[in-house]
Amino acid sequence: MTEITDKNKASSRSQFILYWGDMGGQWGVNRSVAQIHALLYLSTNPLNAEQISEELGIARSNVSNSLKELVGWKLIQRVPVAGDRREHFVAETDVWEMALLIARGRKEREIDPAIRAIDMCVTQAETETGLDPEVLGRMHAMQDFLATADKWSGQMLSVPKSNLAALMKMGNKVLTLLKIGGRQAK
Amino acid sequence: MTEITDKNKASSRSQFILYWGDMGGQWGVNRSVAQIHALLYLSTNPLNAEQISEELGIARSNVSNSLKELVGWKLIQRVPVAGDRREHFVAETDVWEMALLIARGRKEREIDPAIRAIDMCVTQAETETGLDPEVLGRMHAMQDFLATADKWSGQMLSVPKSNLAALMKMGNKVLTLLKIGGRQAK
DNA sequence: TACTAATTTCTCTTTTTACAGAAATAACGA
DNA sequence: TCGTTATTTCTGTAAAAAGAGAAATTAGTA
Repeated sequence: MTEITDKNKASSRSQFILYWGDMGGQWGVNRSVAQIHALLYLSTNPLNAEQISEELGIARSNVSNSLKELVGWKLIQRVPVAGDRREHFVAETDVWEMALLIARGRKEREIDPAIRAIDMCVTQAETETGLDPEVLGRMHAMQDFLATADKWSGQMLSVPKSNLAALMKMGNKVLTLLKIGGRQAK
Repeated sequence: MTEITDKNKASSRSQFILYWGDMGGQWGVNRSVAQIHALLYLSTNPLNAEQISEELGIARSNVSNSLKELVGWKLIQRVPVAGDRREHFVAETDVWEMALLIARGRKEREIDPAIRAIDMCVTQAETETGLDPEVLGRMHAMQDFLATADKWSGQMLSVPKSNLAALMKMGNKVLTLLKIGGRQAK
């Protein structure tokens, strides 16, 4: 709890939490989850569920479920606090690590099921009589693409984060360096 | 409309539409939108709103709104059909182009607003007295990361799709080629 | 083993989103 | 200009999701 700043004016800290929570909606996680994550990200010490519940004004049960979800994403961790038997939590604070965790979660939730679904379709389509070859071709194109994207993302996500950071900071220079052409860095 | 396959058994085509629609939920677009997209993706000829409405059994108005959203993503296009004044639509069928369009849309909807929000927070935080320097540091770290990700994605999205495809098919070989180290292709 | 504190699960309410049908508007042809 | 057909906007309803509070379970302590 900050002491110096006046309580009436919204602090940048609470602004951050508010914005982050709002953003969560766009990102596919609910507001509570995103807000709790933001709060923990900006906390320099571990917090327990009740502190979170009070600070954000959301129900204790809701906090419990949201914490579970965040632990599932590995964006936060349980930590023991000496002389306190309640569970405390801290957030991953390395932004690159965070990005990797989110990307992994999204791959599991978005790409992997899509691949399973399309594989089933294509399997059936291949046994089907009277199916327009063009339609089968399009299904295959989608299947190939998803397989490529899956393999690529799997590889990228197993790369140490420092290397990924280096790669991203290079930007499209990689293309010219690799001589796979395209326009110059704009 | 296919003639040979029996109508009772679910065709792979309708399976595909069903799965795709379901997936849409995970992806942040609603089921109708995703189903219409799937239908058009598998169509070899342009379809009008009423045909879509009938085939998928969703309300005409719903189709109208969904088509508008898909046009907004540029995943489908209006095309004129000779001798028919109704609007007809075709989908982008190049899967790489599709991926680029979706990535662009997501960047606009997810990254760009996040950047605007965090910039506002950091601006305020810098003028704020009594803010823990560590907290300010974390906000800055997030801001930096988002800026880097934004710049990188902007560059990648302006690269011709054939180059992107080449890059992805290389996978993590790029890292060793660029001598930015890390483990070998696993 | 009983008591207390912490956490999770369950159920109900509120809010949001998706969707259908009706009404209104716009586009085109006679 | 009028009539017809296509399209969009509006409004109400149904379904889904989020969230709060109570109840139940679990874990730790005396």
